[in-house]
Amino acid sequence: MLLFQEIRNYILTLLQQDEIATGSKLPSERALQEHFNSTRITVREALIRLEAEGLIYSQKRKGWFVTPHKLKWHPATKVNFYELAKQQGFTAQTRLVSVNKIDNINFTDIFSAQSLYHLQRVRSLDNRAVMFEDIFCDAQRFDGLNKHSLNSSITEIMAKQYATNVVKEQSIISVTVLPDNVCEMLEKNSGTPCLKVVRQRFDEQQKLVDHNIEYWLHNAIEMIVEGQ
Amino acid sequence: MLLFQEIRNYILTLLQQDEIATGSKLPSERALQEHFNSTRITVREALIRLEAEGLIYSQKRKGWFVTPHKLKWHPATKVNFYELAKQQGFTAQTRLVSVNKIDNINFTDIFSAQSLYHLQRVRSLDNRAVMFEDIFCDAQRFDGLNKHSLNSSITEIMAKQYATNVVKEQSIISVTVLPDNVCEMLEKNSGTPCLKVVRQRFDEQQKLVDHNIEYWLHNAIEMIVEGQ
DNA sequence: CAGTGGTCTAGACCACGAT
DNA sequence: TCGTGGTCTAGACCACTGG
Repeated sequence: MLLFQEIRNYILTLLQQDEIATGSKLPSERALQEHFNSTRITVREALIRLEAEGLIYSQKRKGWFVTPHKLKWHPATKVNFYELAKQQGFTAQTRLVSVNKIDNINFTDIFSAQSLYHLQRVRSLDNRAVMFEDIFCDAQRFDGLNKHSLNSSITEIMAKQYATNVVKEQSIISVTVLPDNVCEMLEKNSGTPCLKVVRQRFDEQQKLVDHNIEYWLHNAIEMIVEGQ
Repeated sequence: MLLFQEIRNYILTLLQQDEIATGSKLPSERALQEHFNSTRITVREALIRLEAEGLIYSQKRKGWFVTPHKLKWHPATKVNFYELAKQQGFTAQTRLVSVNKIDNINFTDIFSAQSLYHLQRVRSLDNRAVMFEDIFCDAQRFDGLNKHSLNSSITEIMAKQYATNVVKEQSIISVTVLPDNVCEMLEKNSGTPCLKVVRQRFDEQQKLVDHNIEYWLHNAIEMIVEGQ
């Protein structure tokens, strides 16, 4: 058995024997190195592997921690993030990072709008930042959106304040790593794997309501898709 | 800028300038090391990063290659793998690895069956193995399944030979790494990231038809989910 | 057989976090 | 200030691939 695999298995038994509670810190890299009479490179090999498996995660320069349960998420249904989190025993938070009005240059092919609102938000579960999103929508159509409280459901604001109902959506889901600016927001190391979701939502007239890009930590989420 | 980031960017420009065709080999690690007057560890840091981003992939002891286009896949619709691949310009293959009749011990909670068929298959796009799947179904219900050609659509065989139609399905999708036995099948290194899909399909009587576990190379697939 | 990738050692320096 | 994680050097051995 390879050395880094042995170290991986050793840490795994620590997790399984509940010697390290969910969310708490692993022994330091140098402590593990000493325990196995090895080097930090090899220890990190094992840690990075466990991170890829989704069992542990690192927080920039703070250490390695045990991954909490994953949020089960249904991308194809109109679910409220808070509702969903609550049902599964999490406390959810949303933090608005920025709101800007921008010229529509990037999405001219899909938005006919002249200018767009661009929101950035971070979502957390039990105070752990797990998702970053960019939201784009027509600034004329949703004029004054920036005056509403954007820390909760945008869908609700669009429905109640702008009589806009989403009736259809399409999500494109892929696996990649967090862009560096997102890493900073989520306090993650550059290179952290993630699930990228590009979602477009449409109203009754088949008109594009918003265009969102979500980056989910890969070990914080599990998607459930029902078909037929 | 960090050294491994510079190496990453350098390789990226090679890809973007089409100096390396899709599917072909990158310069060797030692060549890159020399080019940057660095060490293999640092070069591998850059390569592993690009792999996590989905832009390149490694084949065990053969080298690093440029990732082809991703297959766009709709997990919530009854699509035929071959059809889908063909539409997108790929040639698809399916290889049956094994068929076994086993006692139902692992799935007693979901299958009422005494014994199960267990199939293992590998699916490829343009001769690149991109997916491994375990399929479980009731051995009494599909008695003699092993006598059919299992290199094509199981759904079709169930419909035509056993009058069984799938009307509902649920998929649970998560990001993890390939189990080691799957790595061997797909000729990948241990630790390769993947998309894991656990799918259950049901007939008109809401009875479970089959239970599948699919492992997709994360850089070979992009999922599209439509909602509402 | 030469060259490659996979694994590993034994150090080092720095920026940042905790205290 | 001390310990931590993030990055990096300069080697090494082995198993395997491809010619």
